[in-house]
Amino acid sequence: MPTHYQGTTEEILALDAFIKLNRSVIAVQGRLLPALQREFGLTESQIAVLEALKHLGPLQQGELCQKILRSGSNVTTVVDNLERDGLVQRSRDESDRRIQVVNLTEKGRELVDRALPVHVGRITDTMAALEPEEQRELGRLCRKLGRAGESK
Amino acid sequence: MPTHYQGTTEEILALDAFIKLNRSVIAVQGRLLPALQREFGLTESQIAVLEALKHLGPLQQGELCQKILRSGSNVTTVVDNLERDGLVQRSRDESDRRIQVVNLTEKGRELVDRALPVHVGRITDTMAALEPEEQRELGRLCRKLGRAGESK
DNA sequence: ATCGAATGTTTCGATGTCGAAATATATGGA
DNA sequence: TCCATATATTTCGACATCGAAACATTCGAT
Repeated sequence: MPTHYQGTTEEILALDAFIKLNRSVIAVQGRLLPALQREFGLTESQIAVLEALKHLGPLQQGELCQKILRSGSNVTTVVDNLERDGLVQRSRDESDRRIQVVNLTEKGRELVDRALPVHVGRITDTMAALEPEEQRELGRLCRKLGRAGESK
Repeated sequence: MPTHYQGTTEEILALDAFIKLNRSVIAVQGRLLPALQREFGLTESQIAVLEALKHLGPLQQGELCQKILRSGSNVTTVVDNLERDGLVQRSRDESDRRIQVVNLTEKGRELVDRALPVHVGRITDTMAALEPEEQRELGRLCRKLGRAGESK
């Protein structure tokens, strides 16, 4: 699994870490998402929205963008599909009619209450490949990397 | 940026690391991919294919699946678009006509030769948020995590 | 009070992504 | 030789994803 790329030592080190970072996410999600789809009919984005609503209550779509780190147009699509499936409900904010407030339906709440513990259990099992101290260190490094150039 | 999820200590630790891992990839790619698209008109999958062909020579589509970690149907789509843009060329293997061999065109080689150094430079800059020793450790942890349950 | 700028959302067109089914070809055994 | 099975790719339908443009609404300055 070498890098193949001819470059400086610095570039090879960076590229190697970058590739392993990306592959680890693909590998981990590849183990989680098919099960989530099969058992609960949910995609990654869908459970992210449902989880945010469960823990934070009704949210504006713009707030959902922040939470799930996706574009506005994407949130429109994901919420469209959740609404079609009866898991969430949109309502216009009365004091500012530009705003769509998204909330869980009873069906949505029931589903996320069932799915989330199972999903978190699988995440925990997967992450258990690393010792607790390694998980902490991975978290620290990822946080540092993600934060860098955040203000841009 | 806490987890909100109510669970065991083990679950909270795992979920926290998992979330930071995912977010770091989104953040890093969010800095790299718009520039790649703007300057060279390439997506992540497209440059992954071009890079594999540059370093490994002509490949069967099935081999490309392995290299870029995507499904067969996805590789068909990505190669379709690259072929339409004149960057790669397909040819049937004469001894086994099921196989499509994909190769760079001159235009494709010229583009990847131009784009790759710039892209790798940006990756290097981004990863420079971590010290060299931290990059090595991140690589080690991601590799360990990605490898777990690999055989399955 | 009005109008232009700002803000929140949707639409549109393109690409990526998957799994299942369909298609094309090859291979091995009867 | 012929056919069942295996392998490589494509097709299909669904969802995700983005950025730009359109749309709706609010807000501020005049």
